[in-house]
This record gives sequence, structure tokens and C-alpha cells, in this order.
Amino acid sequence: MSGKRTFDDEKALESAMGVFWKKGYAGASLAELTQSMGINKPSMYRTFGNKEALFIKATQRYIEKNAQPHFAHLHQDGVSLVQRIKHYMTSVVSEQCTSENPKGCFIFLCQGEIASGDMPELPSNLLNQASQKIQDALVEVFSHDPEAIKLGLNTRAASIALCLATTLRGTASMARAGVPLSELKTVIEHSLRGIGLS
Amino acid sequence: MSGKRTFDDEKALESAMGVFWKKGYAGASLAELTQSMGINKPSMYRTFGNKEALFIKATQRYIEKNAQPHFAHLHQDGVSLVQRIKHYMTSVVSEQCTSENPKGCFIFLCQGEIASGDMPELPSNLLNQASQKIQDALVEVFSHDPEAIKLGLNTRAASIALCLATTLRGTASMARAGVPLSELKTVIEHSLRGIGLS
DNA sequence: AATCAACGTTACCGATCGGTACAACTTAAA
DNA sequence: TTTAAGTTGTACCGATCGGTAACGTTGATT
Repeated sequence: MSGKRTFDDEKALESAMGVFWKKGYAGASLAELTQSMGINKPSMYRTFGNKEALFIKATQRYIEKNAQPHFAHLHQDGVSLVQRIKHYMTSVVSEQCTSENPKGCFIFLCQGEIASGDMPELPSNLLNQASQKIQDALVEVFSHDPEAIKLGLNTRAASIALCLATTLRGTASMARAGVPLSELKTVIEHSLRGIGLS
Repeated sequence: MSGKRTFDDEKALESAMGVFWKKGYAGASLAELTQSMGINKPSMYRTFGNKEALFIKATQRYIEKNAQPHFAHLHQDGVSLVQRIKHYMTSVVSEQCTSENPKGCFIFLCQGEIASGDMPELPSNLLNQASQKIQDALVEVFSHDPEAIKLGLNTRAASIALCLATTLRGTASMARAGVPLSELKTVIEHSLRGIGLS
């Protein structure tokens, strides 16, 4: 049996994240979660608290390891604004489509559950904040980037950011429905065209 | 108590549709469904069969009464192509945002559950077909409409239809997250711009 | 060597899940 | 008026939900 932990907290959390990503918060059962994590229920409760706490930690992990890294494309030196935006969008949509993970976006999927009324308050706030960060990051770029200012995009930064964020929600939904990356890339092209880029 | 049915099938089905629209398929419990329908479980099972059959009927009702009517805007006589598309998109997004119904789109929401693996086959097929109809209707317009052909949009009808369908999925997700109609209207404008219209 | 905290396993808790058997009752037809 | 079909309400079914108590085992500390 044991006396020292026989599993890796980080690996277990990653597995739990995968289950939530595939099934959502309410749809992920403790049985499936613990089975995927390779541990049993008492170990899970000792290590993470309860389902809600586990979900919060899984969400934070997703934000840190799967969502935030894409933002780097927005501030890459020596790359034009258009290319930076395109790289960012393509990077996000690529992850929405990869077969290594469940299709779609963890945040958008679970945020859709909030309107059901079955999502506790703390996870709800975390998901809302996370989705808001996307628009905030885009607003920041379009407001302060010299190239964006030269193009006059700073005067409607919020509107443009909303458009791109909406596109990313749409591609996430499409990816979850099985639409391949190749088709969604053309959606990105048209989306950039719509806001006056490319 | 009775011998003749004491409730209206159509009203009950509409109530059930509202619950599925808010909670999704798996998230809608028989208790909440029957309570909203104003009947008890045996009456529901006798009238509609089971939860899956009820969901199928509710989905068909949504398609017929809430989704199909928007298509009329696409074929309105004496209206320019741009305006027809814009009217269609605005009509759909308006319904996604109205406070009379749950926010978002019934089809897109429930289709997202398919990837969880918990959605039976018949409802899955119905939802996939319904979402495909949107793109089909748009492809049809961009392929055969004289104005579209004159603009050369017929050569990339599928791509354009995918863009607009993606936008509608994005706005549905945004609406469910609480973004108001006024902001999403500007998203429609930019989206039309991206495909070469307006 | 003795102690104790942490671990894994099992078995269980009350609540809720989708679904149903059954009895009481009402209506229409015979 | 009797009968048969149809409807409602209650009470229940086995399964699963999130969560936990209890027990035996293990390893580090003293």
C-alpha cells in the first residue's frame, strides 16, 4: 500500500483538467475524474479539497499552461501588427483543434455552464475573469501599439477586440463540432480583414 | 382526478424546450423538466416517451419555431444581398440576446455536449444536421444569388458561409456570457466587412 | 524499537438521477 | 349502469451523484 504519496499532484491535476475540458464542470463525475487521475476519491479529497476546488485548480492550470502562452505572440519584437495578431489567433485556434486535447476551449465551454445556474460562484468568477483577459490583452495592443495608432485602430480598440474574441469563441465552437484547423484558418483571415487588417 | 388530459402538449413542449435551452441535455433533470411543464413524470413518459424523445421533439420545435424563421430574411424580395445577410445575422443575434429566452443558441449549446460522449446518437445527428443547415442556407445564397455571382462570391461560397456561421457561434457564446445585443451588432458589421460585403 | 502522520482501499452515507408499477379517479362508449 | 380506456398522483426501483468514516499499511521521526 503506501505511506508516501504514490502519485504526482501535477500529473493528476493535468488529467483532471482534461476531463473537465471534455465534459465540463457538472458533466465530469468524481468517478471519471479520479479514474483518469489514477487515484481514488479519498486521495483526491485530501489533496485537492473537493470537486469545486479541484476544478478551480484545473482552471488555473489551464489558464497558465494553455491560455497565457498564446499572448506572447501579441508582443513579439520585430513582427508587424498584422502578423502578431494573426500568429496569436492561429496559435489559439490550433490548440482548439489539436487531437492531443479535447476539441474547443476549456474556458468558453465551462463559461457556458454558468448560465445554467449550476456553477458555484468562485469558479464562475474565475472563468469570467479568464475570458475577459483575452479582450483586455487585445484592447491593450490596439490602444497602445504605434502601428495600431497609425492605422487609427486605437479609437475603436474595444470594438475590434470584441470582434476577435467573438471569432475565437466561434472557432472554439466549430472545433468542438469537428471542423478541422485548415478550414478555420480561412476564418481567421476573413476576421482580420473585417477589422481593417490584412 | 381526471380522464381527459389536463395540459396542453404544445405548451408543455415549449416549457421543456426552455429548460433544455438553459441547462443543456444532460443538465436538465426530469424533476425540473416536469415541474416547468406543469405535469408529473408518468404523464411526461406517456406523452413523449422518455427524456431523449422529449429532447428530440423540443429540438425539432426549436428548429421550426426559433431557427428556420430567420432564413426568410435571406430570400426577401427587393432587398440587396448585403441587407439580406445583415438582416438575417441581426435577426439571429437578436434572438440570442433577448431576455424572453435563455441567452445563446439551443443548437450550438447542445451540440457542444456531443463531444462529451454523453449525448445519444439520434439527438446528436439531429443537432449536427440543424447546425449544418445554417451553412447550407448561406452557401445556397452565395452560390446562386445573381448579386453574389456578380461580386464573385460564388467561387468561395463555402468559405464565406463558414465565416458567417462561425460568427453566429461566437455571438451565441458571447450572448450567453452576458454581452448585450448593441455590442454584438458591431461584430456583425465587421464580420460582413471581412467577407467583402458592406 | 516505538510512535505517529500520511497514504490507499473498501464500504458506506443521504440525495438525486432516469424510469416505472400501481392504485384512485374520470370520462366516453356500450 | 356497467365497462373499458385513459389520466393523475404517489410511491418506489436500481444506479449514480458528491462526499466521508474507518481500517490496515507504510515510512519517517524520535
